[in-house]
Amino acid sequence: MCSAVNTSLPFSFSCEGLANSSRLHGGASMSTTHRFTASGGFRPNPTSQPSEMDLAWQELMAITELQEFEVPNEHPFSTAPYIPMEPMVPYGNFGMSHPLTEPTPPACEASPAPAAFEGGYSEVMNPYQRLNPNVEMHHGHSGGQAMSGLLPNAHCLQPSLMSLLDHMGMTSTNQGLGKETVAGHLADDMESDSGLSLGSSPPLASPENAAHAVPTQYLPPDGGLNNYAEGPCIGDHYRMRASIPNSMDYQHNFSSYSGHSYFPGVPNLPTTPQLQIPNPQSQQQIPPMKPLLPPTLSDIQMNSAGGSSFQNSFTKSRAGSGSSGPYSRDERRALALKIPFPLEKIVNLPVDDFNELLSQYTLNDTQLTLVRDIRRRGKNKVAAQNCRKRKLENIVHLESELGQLRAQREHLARERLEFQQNLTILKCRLSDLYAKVFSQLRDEEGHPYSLEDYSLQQTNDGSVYLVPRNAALEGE
DNA sequence: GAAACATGTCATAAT
DNA sequence: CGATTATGACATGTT
Repeated sequence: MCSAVNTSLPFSFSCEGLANSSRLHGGASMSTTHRFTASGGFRPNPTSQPSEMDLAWQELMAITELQEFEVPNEHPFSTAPYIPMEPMVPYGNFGMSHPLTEPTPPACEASPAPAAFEGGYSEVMNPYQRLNPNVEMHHGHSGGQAMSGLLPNAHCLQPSLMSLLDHMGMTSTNQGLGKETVAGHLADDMESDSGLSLGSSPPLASPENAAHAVPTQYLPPDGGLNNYAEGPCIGDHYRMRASIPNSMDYQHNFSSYSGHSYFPGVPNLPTTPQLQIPNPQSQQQIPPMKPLLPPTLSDIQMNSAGGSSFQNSFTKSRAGSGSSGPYSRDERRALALKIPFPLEKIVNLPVDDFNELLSQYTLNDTQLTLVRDIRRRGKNKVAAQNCRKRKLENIVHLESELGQLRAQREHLARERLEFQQNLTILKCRLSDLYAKVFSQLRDEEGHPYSLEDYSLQQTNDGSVYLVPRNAALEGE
């Protein structure tokens, strides 16, 4: 990079920063011998303001250190994952930790530096373009004027270089946490639907017809189930209430039929909207744990308005949604077949207890088939309810996540803009400081270096050289 | 009457 | 292997 340098002696600025890796070397082209000595061959003009120079140099060194941050990542915004895990330091935190004693010049426009950095910061024109982080960006080109023109408000901010460095260090750290993918995904707004199926299809034979069919229609396809032993275990009829599996969070096991149950002993759950529906059986008050035998469907039918009028009443009183009225299809079927135990038990009892319950009664094949179908449908109904509830909750959760991701994206965008602004300020400041340092340089004969003839270049180790422009061009 | 919605049911796969 | 559960698809009723 500094091929044009044939002489490099560290300056002896009384600057602590100089003791570090950054050293400023007087440099000359191959053909030009500008040898600078540490003792004074190349030192600030003693007639100038030394303290100002020192401070300027301090800031310059700080910025040259900053360049090391930029080197590894040529595309700090386009490729680096960018996850801020904590709020970015506000702008105001960039206050001068090393206040300049200099009369703060208009940071860019007053600087003579542009001649030494011509073209250096053209990439800043578009903050989303490649921000050339290489050291070369500071050398041999002029960017100060462009900078000041591009960023008219940049000079209004005088960030502390050190704090800014800290800040950028933090930001740099935050860049590596893999959020780029999130941002990429955020480009898509995740507008997918719920997946709920509301489609229709050609009508199929409705099983509802079976409800009004004669019991013989329930002949089991397997020719009928086996005989169950007729040993009534009355005491077991209600014992399963406490042992019914309740593994499903959304499950309201007893709501399916309890709200409009044949059996008022079943507690009506408040979640059942059908509670408000007139229930012809609601007047029955049977202690849930008392009866030797649960009221049978036949009993219900006997206690109801009775017979066909009873069925007519409930078939027309299904004011609720769907088939969740006072009497469901299966309830009517069970009623028609005189199933001697409640549907709640049919559905909710564990299989062993269910079989035991069946064993207590002598049921024909039609009844057995219906009971098993009722059990299957009842369980599936609960499963469907749970499934739908889960689906809705997933939708809610995903929407919530989407909102959080959008908020995060906005936050990242703000931080990115802030970072770019800070970077721009830094570059502007760097340009200014370079110009200030450059203006102080004198050769061995005490002559100032012409900004038109020399530029500053820095090596990877932080050393800064004066490089003749023609040599710099040749180096490229 | 159409659309949206809710619920039950079936078929099927998974557990 | 049967019972249970999960879920998509469909049917049906309600708003």
